[in-house]
Amino acid sequence: MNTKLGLSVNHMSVDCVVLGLSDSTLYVLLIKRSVEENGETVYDYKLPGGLIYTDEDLDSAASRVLQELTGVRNQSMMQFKAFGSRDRISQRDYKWLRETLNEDIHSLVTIGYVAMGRIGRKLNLHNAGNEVCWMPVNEALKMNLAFDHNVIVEEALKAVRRHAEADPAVLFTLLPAKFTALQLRMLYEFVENKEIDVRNFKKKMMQLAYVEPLDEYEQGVAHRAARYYRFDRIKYKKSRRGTD
Amino acid sequence: MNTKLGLSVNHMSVDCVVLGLSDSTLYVLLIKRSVEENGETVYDYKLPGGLIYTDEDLDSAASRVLQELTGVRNQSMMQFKAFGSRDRISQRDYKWLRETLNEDIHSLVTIGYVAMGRIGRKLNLHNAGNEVCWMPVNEALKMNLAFDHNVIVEEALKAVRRHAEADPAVLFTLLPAKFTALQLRMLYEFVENKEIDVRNFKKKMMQLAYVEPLDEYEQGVAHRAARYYRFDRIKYKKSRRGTD
DNA sequence: ACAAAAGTGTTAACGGTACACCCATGT
DNA sequence: ACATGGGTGTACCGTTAACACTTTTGT
Repeated sequence: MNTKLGLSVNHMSVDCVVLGLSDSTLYVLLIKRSVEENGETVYDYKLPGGLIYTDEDLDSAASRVLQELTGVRNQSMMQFKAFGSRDRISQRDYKWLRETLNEDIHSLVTIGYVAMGRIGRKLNLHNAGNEVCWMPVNEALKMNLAFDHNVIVEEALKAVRRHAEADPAVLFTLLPAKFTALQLRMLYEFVENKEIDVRNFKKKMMQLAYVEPLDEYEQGVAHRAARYYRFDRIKYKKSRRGTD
Repeated sequence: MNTKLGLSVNHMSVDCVVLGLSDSTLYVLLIKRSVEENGETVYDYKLPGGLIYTDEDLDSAASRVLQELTGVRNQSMMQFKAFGSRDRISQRDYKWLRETLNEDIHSLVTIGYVAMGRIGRKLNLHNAGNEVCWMPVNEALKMNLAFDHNVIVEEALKAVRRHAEADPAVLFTLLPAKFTALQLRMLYEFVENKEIDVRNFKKKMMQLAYVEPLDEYEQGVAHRAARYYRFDRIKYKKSRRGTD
């Protein structure tokens, strides 16, 4: 065990990648950040994240931070990766940390958490002068997000893909309680990153006992109304005894 | 962003789960730890791990720690999960930390790394009074390892299983350069956690261009000699263009 | 000769994929 | 009537799973 004392103290944070689906595009929850630079105020975006307290569970820290920043409560989240490259903090980020925390941070390791949300839910859209917003994931990845948050979002998507293959239940947490076959298919297309044939998809979906067709249909749409389905969590769990 | 200053400083460590295969059982690299308790010296085992320096890459820290403790160099490792439950440190662990580091540690978040090794390689079997040894994973999991290292080993195994499904190359790093069909099958049986039919396995293996039969056979065995195969990394990479 | 493990093919079931037309509804 | 998206079945193919006997070698 190395004993260079004092060298091993780090600041740690959690960052939350909250995903939501709307109109078959995937959104991520971001916070607008303002930074003074060369006398001008410029804006960019960051993931909701914050420092971890000493003696705080990682998982609790993630829920707490998300709730403080966005108002989202009781969101179940999954830890997916730690990020600790030395170059993950730019000059702009250092400056922002100093101003926000009144403290000099030398090193900041962050633990990434990912969550699936429903876009409909209420958010505290303004928090401590910061603006909380949903942004399509594709757009977000084209911008320069704060810190290494581009990398974090990309890794989060990979983690969701991996995880959804093994345990599709996570996907249903993105959907409203009643959803159409189209919505579900779009989700699967995103996860598998390819187009899925409508009929084959229907066939597979129908043999999943836990996707239950309802006797309700869309209303007021300019075409044949689509049927609604619901996710039966009980049947899902039964169908997975002995997995893992 | 929460601003309770000073609360957010944590100690951070890495722990390395190094796996090795021998005689078709899987081993894990452990360090014997001695603790004074009620006037007696008792022993238990821990994973090779150590504190991370400020400003050190997580990945570099993992390699450094492993090398310092076991002499294993240039081992490629994969980060798989962070562990930060409050109860991961027992009284015995607190005491051991104090004695080993001459420092009071209140909270210690660790980042888990997993690596596949070959059991044959040389180890510094004695390091700073600690004994380094290979222990069958099953045995290790039956003991009470230090900290939450039982959990960490279990999660490492899960990570390897997940990862090997997507990218079987990791499995070959466990095997010697020349291996028999039996050895490879045992590995797959471990990963898939079930028995695999010999003939079906052979068939599948033969259609993997990157598993190359050699014209060498076992010698001096008390039965028909098994053929050796080798893993062709070049062909493997070719076969995976466009994956991920 | 016998014990121990290696090596080797065929068949049946299943799951995945490809593919095209009619239906319901609002404008 | 027309535009828009919803809903449905069949045939082929490749993959997986089940299954048993002969060969080689050392003792």
